[in-house]
Amino acid sequence: MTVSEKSFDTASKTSKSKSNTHQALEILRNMILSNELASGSNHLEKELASLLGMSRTPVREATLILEAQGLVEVKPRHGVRILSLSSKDMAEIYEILTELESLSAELAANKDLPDDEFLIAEKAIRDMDQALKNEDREAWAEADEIFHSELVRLGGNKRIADVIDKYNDQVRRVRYLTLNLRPTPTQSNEDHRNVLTAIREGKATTARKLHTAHRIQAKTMLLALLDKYGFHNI
Amino acid sequence: MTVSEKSFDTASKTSKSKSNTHQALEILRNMILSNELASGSNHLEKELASLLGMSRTPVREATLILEAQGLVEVKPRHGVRILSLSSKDMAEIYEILTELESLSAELAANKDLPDDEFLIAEKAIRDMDQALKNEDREAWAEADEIFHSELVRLGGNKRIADVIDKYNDQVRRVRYLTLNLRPTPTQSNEDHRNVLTAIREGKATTARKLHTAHRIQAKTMLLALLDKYGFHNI
DNA sequence: TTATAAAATTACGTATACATTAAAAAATTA
DNA sequence: TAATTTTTTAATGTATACGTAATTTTATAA
Repeated sequence: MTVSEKSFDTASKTSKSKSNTHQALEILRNMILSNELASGSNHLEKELASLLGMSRTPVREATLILEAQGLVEVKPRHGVRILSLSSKDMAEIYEILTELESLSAELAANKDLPDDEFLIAEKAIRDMDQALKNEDREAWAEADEIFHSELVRLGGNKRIADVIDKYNDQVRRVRYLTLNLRPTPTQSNEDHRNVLTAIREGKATTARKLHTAHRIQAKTMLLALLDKYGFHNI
Repeated sequence: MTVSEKSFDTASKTSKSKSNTHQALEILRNMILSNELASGSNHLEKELASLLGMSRTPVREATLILEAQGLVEVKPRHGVRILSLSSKDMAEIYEILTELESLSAELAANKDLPDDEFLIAEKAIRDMDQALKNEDREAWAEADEIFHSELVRLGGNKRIADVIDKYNDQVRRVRYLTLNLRPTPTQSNEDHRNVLTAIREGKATTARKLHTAHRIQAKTMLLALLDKYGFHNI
């Protein structure tokens, strides 16, 4: 590794230099999630290759992986299409997230976990409180995501985490867009606290029901917002 | 297209000629599900390329997609490893299948579906009865799979179907292996009938609970079999 | 022999060449 | 003009070449 490569590598992210394919995957994924590559837009392989400064081969491989992950659709001669989501798509995804997170809450409650397993979730709750006080919605959203992913981690099923990560990727854009349109998430903080308490107390059914209610509420709110602001494909 | 190519194409499957990448994907997937490519085995790109009669490029693309689908792991310089499953993996997967199929049963029950929507599921139930009489377990398994996928279809959430298809692919091998080791699935047929009745009558909670119980029973039985016969990685 | 170092091998990652064929543009005809 | 055909363009799918680096083999030293 040359010095310049090394410094670039350090500057970027991890210390191990990944293949161009995996770099392309990571960069494109980030550009999609941040809407730098707008949903609904099409991009030819050549365009992406020159954007990323590499040949078509690794770009092509990255787009095939992104397609398998549900973020794009590869349409020969029309380029790679960044997938957009309808309200129906959102509803489908939220149905899955609700179900698998709620199951995770139940599983976690049945485990009699030691106190130190809850540290991150508790911090996330505190951060959400603080973020509400500061009226900092980005900080709130970040802590909210940490709380939800902790819930899944505590459930202990890695594949549930995989599925949820995949669908969270697909809706992150939408969630971000509505972050400042939605009402203050005061109730959410209360909900989270109650779910975590139920888990700590081993009340599996309660934990599950509380979390399901929490998620259904979030879904209803989001779909109403999309409708209200006329976002039909996002 | 030459005459020989055309006849090969006709003989093979669909009439539209797919790309080599997608052919490779389909063939490799089938070879994995049927255990022709044994779980745990490793295969170099070159080997697969000559097996499939194409260059490394489309084979490589296919393996990257298979990796994203969770069937293989690409390990540079060690080849593509066909993933095997531990009991823990099986338990994780069954947890997801149980949850999402049960949710589908609930959703279907809430839909007040017309009678003709149940034709395929009903036929599957009859076929399972017949297969039991004939002591034909392969026929039973086929009808069983149709019933389960119908349940998900009736629920109406396409993404649930995607997730379930993905994990069914991963456990199909195991299910097939234990097909003739398990007790006669008499109770299963009864369970299916009850779930379908509950759905038709709009009893969502009942449908859900019945199906969950059915699935948990199947999971317990399968894990016990794996343990009894010493299948720790399959 | 066992451990280490040097050399050889080879699988992979990537760029590139090129045939194919869909799409677009131009030309022709009605 | 509108419809059809022909020509051109260019995006893709695939094979191949080749540098790189991991692995294996061989050689050397302890």
